[in-house]
This record gives sequence, C-alpha cells and structure tokens, in this order.
Amino acid sequence: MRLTTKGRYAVTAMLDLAFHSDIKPVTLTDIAARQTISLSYLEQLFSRLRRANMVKGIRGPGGGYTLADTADKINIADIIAAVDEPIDATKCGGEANCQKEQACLTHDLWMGLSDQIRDYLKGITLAQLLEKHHVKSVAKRQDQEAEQVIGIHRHTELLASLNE
Amino acid sequence: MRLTTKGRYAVTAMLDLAFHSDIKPVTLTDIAARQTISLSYLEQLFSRLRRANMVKGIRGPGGGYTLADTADKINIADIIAAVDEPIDATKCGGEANCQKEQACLTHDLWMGLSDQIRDYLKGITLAQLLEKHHVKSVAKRQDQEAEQVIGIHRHTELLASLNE
DNA sequence: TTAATAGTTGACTATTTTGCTGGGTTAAGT
DNA sequence: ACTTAACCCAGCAAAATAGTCAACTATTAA
Repeated sequence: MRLTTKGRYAVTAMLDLAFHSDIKPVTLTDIAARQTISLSYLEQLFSRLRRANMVKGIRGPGGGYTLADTADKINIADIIAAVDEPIDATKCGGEANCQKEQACLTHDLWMGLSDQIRDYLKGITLAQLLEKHHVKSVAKRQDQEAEQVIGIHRHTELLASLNE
Repeated sequence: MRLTTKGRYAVTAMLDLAFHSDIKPVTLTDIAARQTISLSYLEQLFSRLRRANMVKGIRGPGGGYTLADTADKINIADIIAAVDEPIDATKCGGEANCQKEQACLTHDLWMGLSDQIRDYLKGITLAQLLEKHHVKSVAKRQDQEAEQVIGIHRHTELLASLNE
C-alpha cells in the first residue's frame, strides 16, 4: 500500500463526487475547477476508477460521473489501490525466491505492516469522511463539540491486533 | 504522511539494525548484503536517520551503526518522516490561501486522514514488529515439524543470537 | 606510526512516476 | 447536424526515486 499525492488526488476527487453527484452526474470539468486538478489528469484517474468499478461514466450532454455505489460502500483503500500501479512486491515477488532468509523475514514484516495500513484505510468510507466533515463544520458553527468519531477506537483496535 | 518505497527501505534497514546491533555495531555493507539495498543508497538514508537522531554512527574498525535508542522507543512514523522530504502540504500551504471553499474542505479531510495514519504508525515500534515476527516464526517452526527442514537451523541460529 | 576500516559528503546519472497538454474518437442529448 | 462530455491515446517536462562514483575524514587495531 502506497500513499502518494496521486492517491490523494483520487480521494479528493471522489469526495467531490460524493458531495455533488446526488442529483445529477458531475463533469470532470467541474471537479477540475473546484479542486484545481488538471482535466486530463482527472481523465487518467477516472479511467482507472471506472475500470475498478468505483464510478460510472455517463456520456453526452448532461453526462458526467457518479459513484458506482453509495458513499458508505466505498472505502479509501480501494480508491488508492485503483489509481496506483499494482505494487510489484519487489524482489520477493510472492513466492520465496529470496536467497537470504533475513531478506524474506524483514520483507514479511513490512508486508504485514502494509496490510495493516490497508485494513485501516479499508475501514474508512467516503460516507464517514463526509460525515466527519459535516460534524466538524456543524461543530465549528455552533460551539466546540467532540469530533473524532472515526479515528480513535479504530486505532486502539488495530494496536490490539498487533499484540495477538 | 507519505508511504513510498523509500520509507520502506528505511524501515527495513532499521529492522535489520534492531535485529543485529545488540552485540556490536552493524556496517552498512552488511545491511546492504542482507537486504539487497545498494550501499550508497543506504548511506543516503542513514545520513538522514543519523541527523534525525534515530541511529548512531561509530567510526573506525569494528564500527558501524546502532540504534540511538531502544527498539521500543523508535516508532515507524518517525523513521518514515526522517527519510521523506518535509511534505509541502501543497496548494493550501498551512494558511487559508484557497480561493474556493470546497478545495479547502476536502483538503482538510485528507489532512485529517493523513494525521490519523501518522498517529497509527506512531503507535507501532520496531520492538513490536520484532516481537510479532518472533512469535510468528516460532509458530511457523512448530507447524513445520514433519515438513522440509530448510529453515530450521536458521531459526535456531536466529533464536540463539537473540539470547546472547 | 601506519594501515585498514568505516563513516561523511557531494556531485552525478538513470529510471520511474507525476502531472499535464493536446490530439483525437465515440456516445448521447438538443 | 451540432454540441456536450466521456473515452482513448501518444507524448512530454519536471520531479522523485534509486543507485553510482569519488574524494575525504575520523577512528583504531596492529
């Protein structure tokens, strides 16, 4: 699992879509203007997102993109995985072709960590992020309320799984 | 918080160090051989790690690197932060220089997510990863009683080195 | 003292990824 | 027909990544 600006662009665009595509499809031109991402770069990203069945493209006037599913069914890990190259799991490609035992061991450790991050991001949906933002803006408007609904208990939960 | 192969190299190298530097300092040449990372690339990474006070360099014959602190005091987030460029938090650099409200909102959402990942990784130490691996390898060894004997002597060798 | 070891530094190169431009083609609505 | 917008390329400049080379300095064993 990698975390780069590319994935960030994708998540941002998907959030924008979740925000605006309730009524009608959203054009990439709109997203490009709102999020200041170049149209052609968005096209690249959405080409992958569409092939991964995260969004649906509707052609013609009045067309655009909509989410392929409800926002609570779309998680962050899948979005990032969709736009990232399939990571080649370098050098120790799946099978044990490592000559050295140590190399494989530390490789395993890293992969385990990577899996945990993926699981963590799999547990966060677009709907949760929108809700969190909603809560936050409401809280800012009224008075300070306790936010952070999503993060904390999940954090401890995952740490607990480390200690098994 | 970014997650790239660079950070992975750094974590892998630090894990290798945590494994082997109990008795004496570990040379980058050794790490390069074990982890199949180029020596000079390691030099770059360890230059940053040293400046970030994650490791100590010891010169002269018998020299090498050791952890600057015990393995339970070194967390993954700090390792990655040490080798990564300070992320520029693009376009909305700290202050609210976003012209559009939406851009800032989704930006906030992403930054919040990024913070959560950082907190998560801050909660995972080298010691935890080593411990997890230790348990796992023992279990694997017990399972492989009737099977091929390839890994066994390496395991005992490793366990022996842990008890010294 | 001397030679070997090993870290330190900086500049340099190759490759990959990133973000973007611009050209088109195809499907759908007016 | 004409427009709109998704779709699909080929390519390209800048940046990041990964690795190389060479000169240097500090340490210490012999």
